[in-house]
Formats: sequence, structure tokens, C-alpha cells
Amino acid sequence: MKPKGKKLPASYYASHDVNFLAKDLLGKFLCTHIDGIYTCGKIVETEAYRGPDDKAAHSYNNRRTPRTEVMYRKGGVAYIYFCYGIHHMMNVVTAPQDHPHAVLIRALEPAEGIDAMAERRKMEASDIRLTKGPGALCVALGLTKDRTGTSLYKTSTSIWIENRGINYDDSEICAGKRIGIDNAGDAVDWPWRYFVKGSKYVSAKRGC
DNA sequence: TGTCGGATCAGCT
DNA sequence: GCTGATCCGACAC
Repeated sequence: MKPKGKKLPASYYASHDVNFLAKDLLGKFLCTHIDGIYTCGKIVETEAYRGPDDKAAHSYNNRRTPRTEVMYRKGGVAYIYFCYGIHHMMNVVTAPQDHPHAVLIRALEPAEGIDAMAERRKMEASDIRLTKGPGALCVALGLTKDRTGTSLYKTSTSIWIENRGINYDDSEICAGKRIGIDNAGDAVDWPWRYFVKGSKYVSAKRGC
């Protein structure tokens, strides 16, 4: 599948600054080519998880388990895991090897393959909730936990992120507390959730 | 081997 | 707004 925009290279994901990347990923396009179906959406909401220091992250205190192992790899792979018995969550692993940082993709604005998304979601294509929320967008794009570890930059990959020339200014971005991490001590209050101001596709507007 | 809690969503009120 | 669905991973025993 030929990207419409410019596929982000391995070097993009190498930054140590996971908060910079979480913000910078807004306006980029997350695309998948799974089961022969091409789908693509603009990223409008992310959260940063900064590995060892961040009590809300699975890799807090450098915890290593078979599940979190992929977070320790070199940036530029997908970390997809299963939660609440129902939902999958899509994260982008960042930073060099052994720095377990990741950006959770929380919401997209559907761009291409909208009919396929609707079919996977068993919803009308016009439904605003198609890719609103991390569990929802994984279904829409066909992502499941067995894709975890997939490279986002290799030419043959089934999951990648494109730059199509959209860059948001700080004044167009909101930062707020992260969602659903009530048990994470001080980290609960860190404003590491970023979203595009005014987007209908953002999962929760709080913090702006 | 068993228990407990979780980075949620949709549908109904 | 509230609630039920539903199951895997981590850790204690």
C-alpha cells in the first residue's frame, strides 16, 4: 500500500521527549492495511506515558513482563494490549532501546476506508463515535493485540503513520489530565493528555 | 492456582 | 449520568 503522505521514518520515533511526540502526533495520519482493507484517520487525541517515572505506565519502575517487553524496544513499533476484557489499546513505542516510553492514541478523525470502519464497528458511517476513544479506534482500524510489536516504519508494514503536512500551533492544542488512571499517585495530575481544540472526535473535552 | 483490578464503550435513563 | 459486559495480566499464596 502506497502512502498518500510521507511515512514517518525510524528517526522520528527516537526522541527521548515522549511529551513532544505526543503533541507532535496530533494531525498525523494513522493508517492500517489489514485483511486487505485500507483504513486511515487523522490523530486528534493522544496521551504520553513516560516509562520508569510514570506510575500510570505499564513500564513504571522498569517493570518488565512478557506483555511490557515491547515497550523496551527501539521506538517505532506498536504496543497493543487488551483491557477491561473487551477493548484493545493502541500505543506508539518511542525513544531508544531500553527507554520504555509510549504514546497512547486515544482518538482519530476518520479519513479513508470509512465504510470498512463502519462495518467493523457495526455502525453507520456517519456515526461520530466510529474512532472516538482508544478501544473504538482499534476496532475501526482492525487492530488487535496480536499486532503488538509491528514496526511502524518498515516498507512492508501493515500499520504506519503519515505526515500529510498538518501542523498544529500550540494555541490549537489543549493539554489536560490523563483519563482512567485514578490509581497512579502524583502522576494522575500530570497534564500529559493532548487533543485538538474543538475537534468533534475527541473522546472527552475535560481539561480545556 | 486463584484473585483482583483495569489507559473502556454503548445503551438506556 | 450510570451501569453492565467481560477477560487478561500481574502478583500473592
